[in-house]
Amino acid sequence: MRAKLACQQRSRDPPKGVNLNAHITDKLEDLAEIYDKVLGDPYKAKNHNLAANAIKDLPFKATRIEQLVDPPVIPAMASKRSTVRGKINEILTTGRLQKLEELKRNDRVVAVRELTRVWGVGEAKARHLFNVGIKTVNQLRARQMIGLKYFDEFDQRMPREEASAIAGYVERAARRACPGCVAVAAGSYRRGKPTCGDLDVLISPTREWMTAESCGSLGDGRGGVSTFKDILPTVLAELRGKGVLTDDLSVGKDSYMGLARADADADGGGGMGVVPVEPARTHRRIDVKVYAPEELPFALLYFTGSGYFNRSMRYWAKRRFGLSLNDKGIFRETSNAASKVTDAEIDDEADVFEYLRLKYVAPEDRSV
DNA sequence: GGGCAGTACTG
DNA sequence: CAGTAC
DNA sequence: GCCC
Repeated sequence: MRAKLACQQRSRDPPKGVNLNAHITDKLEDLAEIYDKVLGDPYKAKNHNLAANAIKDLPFKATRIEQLVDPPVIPAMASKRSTVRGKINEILTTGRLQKLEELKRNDRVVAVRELTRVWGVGEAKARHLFNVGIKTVNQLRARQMIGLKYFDEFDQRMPREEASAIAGYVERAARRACPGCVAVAAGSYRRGKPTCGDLDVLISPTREWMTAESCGSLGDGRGGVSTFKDILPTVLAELRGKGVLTDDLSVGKDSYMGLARADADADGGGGMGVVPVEPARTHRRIDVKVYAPEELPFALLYFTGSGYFNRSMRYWAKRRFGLSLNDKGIFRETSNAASKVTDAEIDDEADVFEYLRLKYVAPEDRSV
């Protein structure tokens, strides 16, 4: 009964001829690859490949589905309900495969497919890369080169004065883009640490600005951008122009990660006299994020940390109230934006503590 | 509806 | 343990 | 996606 086992067969005689049916098999293989590497369905992929491989070996060019089913190239093809057979039929009759074309039009599919070609990058990692804005191998390469280029600089912490200087640039750019907005440095800086590993700057317009934004120009009519989504790009453009931002790691709709350097003319502290020595400051990791005013208290809490402090607070919220806390608000269900809790008036961090029946803890005391 | 090969390495 | 490669 |  082992006679039919593939491991008991000799490979076919014509070891391999030319594939006369590339018009069919190319599409099937493309689809299989997408099923496997993008959609996480290796068995579906396997079956498409099975059909493709069988068809490749045919000694003639197929033009009608009958040629493939009367003695079926693979057993499944004998069935009228075989979906692979349906797909092949579509290719034969229309010359196209809609399902495939549709998938190939999808951004995520294209990106994940390209990224998984890198050794060590599988479906999960590729999906993650896509989620952080890395869609091509070149973007991945660029990021890694930045990681290596600044390897030594990245594990130096910056004095808080330097963090303050960089944050000052961001704040001035933000104020120009969005008059009246707040721009605060969170993270360990806000916790009052003497040195910081990186810098998180949160930008948030005022409620007034949010309602006035649709009017296009406000106040004196200069400066200011027209809509919320223009804030981040405008701020980034100015910071790049000033040479404050030197490299981008990821640039999203309202979240930026990159490298910043306090301006060279601010002098590295060499003192007076000679010292024309290149004062170029160390490159620092910086994140800039834009939040709507009602989200700011949550974002501040989240990005001020510490990580441990956050986890303990979220743990309490969940255990005591069954609530989920993130950088945008309090939710009844994790990762369900629609379940946002709106009954409380949360204007600042203290309100969040109060809502959760916790005593307020000042930023300087959150380095637990 | 569950199985579809099994193992080794990495972090 | 999840993810990846083979 | 196919097979039991």
